[in-house]
Amino acid sequence: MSKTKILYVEDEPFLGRIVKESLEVRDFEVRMVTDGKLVQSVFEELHPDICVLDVMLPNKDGYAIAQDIRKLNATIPIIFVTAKTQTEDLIKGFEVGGNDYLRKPFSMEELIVRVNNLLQLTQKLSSGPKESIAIGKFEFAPQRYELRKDGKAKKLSHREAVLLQILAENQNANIDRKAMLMRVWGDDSFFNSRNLDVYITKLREYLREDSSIEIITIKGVGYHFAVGN
Amino acid sequence: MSKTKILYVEDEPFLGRIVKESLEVRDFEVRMVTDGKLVQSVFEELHPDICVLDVMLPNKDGYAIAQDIRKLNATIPIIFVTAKTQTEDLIKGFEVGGNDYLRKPFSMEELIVRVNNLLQLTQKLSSGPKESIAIGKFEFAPQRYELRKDGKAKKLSHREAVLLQILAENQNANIDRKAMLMRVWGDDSFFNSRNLDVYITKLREYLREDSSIEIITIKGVGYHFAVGN
DNA sequence: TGAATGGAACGTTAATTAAGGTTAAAATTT
DNA sequence: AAATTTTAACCTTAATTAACGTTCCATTCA
Repeated sequence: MSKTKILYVEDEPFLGRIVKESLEVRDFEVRMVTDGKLVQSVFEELHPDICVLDVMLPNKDGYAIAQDIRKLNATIPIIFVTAKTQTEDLIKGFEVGGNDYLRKPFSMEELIVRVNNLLQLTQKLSSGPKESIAIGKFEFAPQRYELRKDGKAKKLSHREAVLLQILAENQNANIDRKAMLMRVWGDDSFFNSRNLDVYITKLREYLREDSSIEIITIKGVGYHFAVGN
Repeated sequence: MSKTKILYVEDEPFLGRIVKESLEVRDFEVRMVTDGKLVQSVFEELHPDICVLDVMLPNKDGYAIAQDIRKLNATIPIIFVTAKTQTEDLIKGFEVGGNDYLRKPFSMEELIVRVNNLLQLTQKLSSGPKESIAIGKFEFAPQRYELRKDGKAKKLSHREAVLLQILAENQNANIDRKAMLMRVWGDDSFFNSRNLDVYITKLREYLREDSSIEIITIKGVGYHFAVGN
């Protein structure tokens, strides 16, 4: 199995290096980003398993970054690491979608323990190995572009598969339309926006067999992939 | 919907009472246990949704209690609350199956935020039957944007659904108009205020089938969602 | 005191605008 | 050629804006 990937956003180079190296010693793959503006693109390229965010950054603060990340992925664990000790700051951290909040100075041991704890908590929900994702009565193998049900397998095209993966990763959560466009087509022009419509129609068609699944439109926002049981 | 149940183990009566009451104010159902030996039986009787454990207790310490609980339930969230500030103590807390560790003195706000965070994290993983809220003779499935009655389902739009959820969460209580505007539209400008009127009208229309339900205007304040039975 | 009056707050309905859905054909790619 | 992707035309629905109606309350003045 490949290493667990951590996206680490920190502008302080000295601290950043220590933390990065300490995590790497524990066999994590760490990608450190110092500029908040770059986080989105790195996130999309890396597909990390967990994010560790410093709050106070020059351009874009950690809270804003967390909100951006949440639009791309509703479930990935986010830990804030910050010198801000006020309870209000902590509350804000959880409000914007954070899952833990660690005050500086912290011990590396504590960070590692908390990272592992969150990974464990969320691993159970992400149904473990990403080989195949459960979608209601379907099973989706993203790397094979295959949607299975009752033994029958349907091959998906590239765009279909990427789009379905985004939905599958964010079951029962709101997904930002722009984020979807960016991830599938790389930009959100008018034509690609129509294009997204086309592919949503196709996926609805494929998923129609299971009535407990529904791609709900949220006008002006995006979609909500409702999956019952 | 029934309240979220917290099993709270604490031997210090003064602190215990404050914490218990603060949690109860937030609408949690709290069962406080002072003797570690009693935890198992209370746990089995109560079936709590989350456990908050003090570590230092006279007979049996919090770590041992956590291990007992883990034998009964592998996934229920456990938060330690303790005066022990050493990293080793924290590590031990996670080792025995804890999911968060809060050092005393802590703010109630922080405890509540962390409790809610864990509940949310584990709710997703247990993927349990996503709630549906009863509204008189209707049943409302917020995540499906669906309002059901006698088998018939009516699809709601995003705004309609969010608004109805606010009402449903506050049945038979006064709801502040401004708060509703902020939650649905994010601001309370004049136009959105007219907008709220429009959507209230729509919901009244949908809910007309059940005459025991009424959205009552409280001028200058907001609404009162009266639901009989 | 109490009926008239005016205005603020909310309700209703309809029109408009914006967003998205569907389908099919054209253009690519394989 | 077959499959996939993009473009395009047309359709449907949600959300907003607008116009006008109603209710309630406060103030005034007979």
